[in-house]
Amino acid sequence: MPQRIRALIERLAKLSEAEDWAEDLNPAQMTALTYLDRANRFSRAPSHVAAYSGSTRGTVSQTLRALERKGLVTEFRSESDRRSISFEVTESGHALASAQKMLDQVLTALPPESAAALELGLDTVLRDLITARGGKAFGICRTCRHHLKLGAGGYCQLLAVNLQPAETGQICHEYETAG
Amino acid sequence: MPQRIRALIERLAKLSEAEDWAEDLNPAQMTALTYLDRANRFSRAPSHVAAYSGSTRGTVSQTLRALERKGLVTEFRSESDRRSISFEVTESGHALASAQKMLDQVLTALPPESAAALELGLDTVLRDLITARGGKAFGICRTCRHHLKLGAGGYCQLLAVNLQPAETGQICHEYETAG
DNA sequence: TTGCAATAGTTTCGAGTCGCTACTATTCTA
DNA sequence: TAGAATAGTAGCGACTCGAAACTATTGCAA
Repeated sequence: MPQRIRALIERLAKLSEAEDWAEDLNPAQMTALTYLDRANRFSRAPSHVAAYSGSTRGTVSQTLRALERKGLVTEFRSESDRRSISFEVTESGHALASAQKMLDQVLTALPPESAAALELGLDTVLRDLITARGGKAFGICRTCRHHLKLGAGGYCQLLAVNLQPAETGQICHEYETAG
Repeated sequence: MPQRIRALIERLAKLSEAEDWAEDLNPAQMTALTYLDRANRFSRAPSHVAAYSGSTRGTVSQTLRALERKGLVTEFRSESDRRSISFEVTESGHALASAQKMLDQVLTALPPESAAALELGLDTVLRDLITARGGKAFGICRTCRHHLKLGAGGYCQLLAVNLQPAETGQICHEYETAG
């Protein structure tokens, strides 16, 4: 049973990634782009992309350069730490990242409760797997243990910054489960 | 919501495939090996592996040669059609194919009803996606429209052959949904 | 303060993958 | 029986990925 589920996951992923080529992006580039599109401003450095995608800084460096060449992301060097770089997704990058794929259509056609169950199940499995391997989880800001609700927006106790409402729904590399 | 589910699937697959390297196999080789390990005797040709894994015959040819070099599969040329080749998984190949991965452990730890829901959901999504793309589904023999129950084993109306009990639980490349 | 370690990112290189095209061999078909 | 179709292989070229070495910057500790 678990092996069948694993086979299903791997096959689905492969089929889904096969579509990336249609956009002139390889799967690694598409993963980086969609990640950057959903990550908050503290989580858009090459090393964060590397940690998220389970790759290395060197490889990600090439991937991001390709995305920049194609005008999908823009590089911003930090003022405070001149070693670090943050990437912004451009308008055309955002359009590509949020383009609907065939898998999305199929998922949308699913009964809502099935889709919800699927998402919950997969999310649980992913977090368990990451915990077992000792990696970073990369969760949604507002569900993090360091998050405080503050009016419409929020406050991060770890980074000691105020958060815009929209930011609290983005991915953060510092995420830790509330439990 | 669908995009999040897709991201979960792709991330899980990548994490899972990262483990393949530990066995000295790349993901493509592992996919081919586990497929061959679960496929019935009519479904173990290079072209079947190619269709299953969404690759090409040429690429799969290389993959299978690598598996044979490592002693995980053995080649058998057909008597009836001298163009075709069928691959058998060796004992060590079977051991590798059925080795438990971390993802399997995590899945096993899941409440049974959650696991069942997950499998059902993923299976539905995969079949829908394959249908939308016009590919072959590759399902379990005994649930196929051409399958007839016959005593302990079965009978395939398409290939006109009797089936051993164990065979009816294997993957067939001729599979078609009963509905 | 100064020097060493740690961190962020890049570059280069080599092994390996993948798909495409062209090819052989065999079987089907009209 | 000739030509089309099918099964598989070979070789090439583009590309990917990760490892190791490198630069630049920052943190830390004596």
